[in-house]
Amino acid sequence: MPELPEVEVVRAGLEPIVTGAVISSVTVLDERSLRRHDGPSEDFAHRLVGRTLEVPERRGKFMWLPIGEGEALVTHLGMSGQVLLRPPGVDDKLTRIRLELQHPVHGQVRMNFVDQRIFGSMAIDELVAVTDSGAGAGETVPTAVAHIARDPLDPFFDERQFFDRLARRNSGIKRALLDQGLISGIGNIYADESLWGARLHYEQLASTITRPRARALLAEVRSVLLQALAEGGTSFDEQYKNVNGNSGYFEHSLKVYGQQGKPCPRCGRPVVREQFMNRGSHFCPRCQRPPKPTV
DNA sequence: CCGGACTCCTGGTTGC
DNA sequence: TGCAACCAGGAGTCCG
Repeated sequence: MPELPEVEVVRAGLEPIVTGAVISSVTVLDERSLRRHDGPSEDFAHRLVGRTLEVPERRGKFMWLPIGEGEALVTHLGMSGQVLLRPPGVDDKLTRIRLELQHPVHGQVRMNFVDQRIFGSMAIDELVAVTDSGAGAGETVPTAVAHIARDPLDPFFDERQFFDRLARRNSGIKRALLDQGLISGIGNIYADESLWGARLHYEQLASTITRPRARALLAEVRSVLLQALAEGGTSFDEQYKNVNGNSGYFEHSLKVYGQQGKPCPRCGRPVVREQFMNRGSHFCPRCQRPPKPTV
């Protein structure tokens, strides 16, 4: 569910409230949310209590809060995860993990990790040095994030490498956009929105896209992500909220995602939804022509 | 290398 | 109103 804009809204919302806060207690209400933590819930809680949270960071859809000593609390929201900041004592339905924080300025704060489907997770992970060409001195990511490519809003995103890899990829462009090892942060919504913007069909072979069109696609990706970010993310049900429990507004700006049957905002043809990769793909059959079948 | 199938899950919504 | 089927913003792994 939450893609780059939603995760960034959460990260940015956490930053002023949790940075510098000390973890005073940890309650694991559902161990399944620790699936990616290497150890039992007691270990998770023990290692967090007393630690001070540093500035939250993000790459793609992964977010982490460094806790000193080369470690970080890594959070992935999966399909339905939320991180909610509440006054002490306030509960949220479907809370799986609860952290009580003590902040020097904000006082007591409760952080509820809420996740309906439990595809999301929290884990303590080690930070390792980033080794790609853009890496600045001392830049680190959790080991669980090391295989994730930089996202297109990262100032060190390597465009040339991205285009070169696209040119060599013999798979459909949507599959490529969803590959977090190639470009991170894009999920089903923003893939469909970006492809519509670039007038590309989701099955167009990545390697057949010319460099100028690939550039235009990347520009669309960035434009869509930035607009969504500015509008607080996409919320079409209760499954996405910012840290205060409020919804984003990008739902109203969606051109094709979830718009099947409605007119394409560009040409008026009804938007089509097809099954692809076990999920919906939305596109305009006139603006986004499918590739010619290879004989 | 590539694509498809399958896994992890719950609960709100839809339809009979 | 009841209840089952359906649906969902992710991602890892395995198999052919």
